[in-house]
Amino acid sequence: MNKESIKQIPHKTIERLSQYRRALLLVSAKGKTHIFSHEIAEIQHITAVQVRRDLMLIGYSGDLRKGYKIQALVELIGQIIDSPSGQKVAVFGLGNLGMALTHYLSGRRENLYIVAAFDVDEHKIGQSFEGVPCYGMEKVKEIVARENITIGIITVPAEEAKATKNLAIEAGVKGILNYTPVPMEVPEGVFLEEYDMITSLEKVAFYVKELGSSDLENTKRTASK
Amino acid sequence: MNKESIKQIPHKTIERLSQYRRALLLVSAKGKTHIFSHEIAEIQHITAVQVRRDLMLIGYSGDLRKGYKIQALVELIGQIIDSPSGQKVAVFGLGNLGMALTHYLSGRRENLYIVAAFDVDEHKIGQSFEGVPCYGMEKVKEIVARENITIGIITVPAEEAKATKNLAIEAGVKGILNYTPVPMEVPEGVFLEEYDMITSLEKVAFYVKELGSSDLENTKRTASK
DNA sequence: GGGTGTGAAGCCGTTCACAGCA
DNA sequence: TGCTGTGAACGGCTTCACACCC
Repeated sequence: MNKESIKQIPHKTIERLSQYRRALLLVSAKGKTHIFSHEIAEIQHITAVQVRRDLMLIGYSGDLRKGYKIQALVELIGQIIDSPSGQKVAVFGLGNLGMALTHYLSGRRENLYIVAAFDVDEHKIGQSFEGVPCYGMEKVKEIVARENITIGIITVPAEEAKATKNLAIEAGVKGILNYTPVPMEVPEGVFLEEYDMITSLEKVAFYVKELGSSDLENTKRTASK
Repeated sequence: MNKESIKQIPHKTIERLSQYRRALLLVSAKGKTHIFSHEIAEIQHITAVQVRRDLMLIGYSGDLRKGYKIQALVELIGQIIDSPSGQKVAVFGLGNLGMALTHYLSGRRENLYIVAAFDVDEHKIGQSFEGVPCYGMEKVKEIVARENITIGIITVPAEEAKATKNLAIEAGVKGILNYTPVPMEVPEGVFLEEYDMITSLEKVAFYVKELGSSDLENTKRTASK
């Protein structure tokens, strides 16, 4: 599992590794030390082959008798997806969604720290939420640089989306998680991940309609992409 | 564009149609009546071929001179993805995320109506948020049936995820949007869409790390999937 | 027998390349 | 010339099928 081969890991596998790890930590907490591919598969509602494929890609070998060693696997996944020193995250836009994310993510992930939030609301600026201080937008450059923030989660209103993204990137952010319905573009060297809740909801609505009007088999989609 | 051919439309295309429609409504509001595939592509940051493919799949033909007629295209997309009489949605779990979604979605989409929220918090039950009444969990069956709710958005804590999903489906919900980190399984005839924010964030973190340690070109991923 | 590991095949969605048209 | 529409090639991911091993 050298530098080069890590880069070859498909996006989808990276996503599943993140999920495997959390699942493994849960079963590990119950005292289990080993696990079979089909057990992981069952938890994730995917196939055992898929699990073995993913583990093959990260170069982990299981034991034929007992399956995979949970502890070692968790550590290996960590070596692949975590940064050794962790990464800092800022939330841009402390509306309901920004607040939800702050609440949901802060203090939970070992290696990802939400260290700042930015908003335009005078009532929020200067306050702390879940231990995360909120600053005005004019402080972005200063705080991002000082804290060495590498990831920005954007939850501002659509009208502000593009400007906020530009501000974040100019300040030095290298990864953008865009929860705005506005499609973005980023310069080379910056990673962009987008998720649009309205699209998801409309998609569910579409398939509910279609399922209702026929005997089309059920389908499962997991997103994150 | 008959019944059967609609079902063949790929998931990804359905997602993009939802996005095209919103983009088209925006440019339409500016007085534009026609649009070229490359213009749509530019807004969405995708390729013009992709746009034409999607429109080909829904059987819409443009004009070689002027491109696509915006009004007609919006209507066609509506015919495909909307239910004629609309669909009703309930939010399960009125925490920050549930509140954000309620706020974000209520009254916005023409054909999707958030008509109820469910929570266990005594302080929220009986209240209305954004005009959406909040009920206790024991009312799920009654309200879903009475209001004919077909879609459930699940934002409860992980521990409650599975039970809430089962409750919703037993009550008659036909589509689940799962924002819980717990992978779900649904019976045939129910559509499931899942999105896990932690996975997305860890994925961004991973690629930021990788980009930082090399000259790997930037990548764009859009999710909903 | 019941696991793992993996080449090969299959599937799905995107992109290429180009024909056709005003 | 500049656009649309589309067969064909391509690429990425998943699944099949099976070798191998305790």
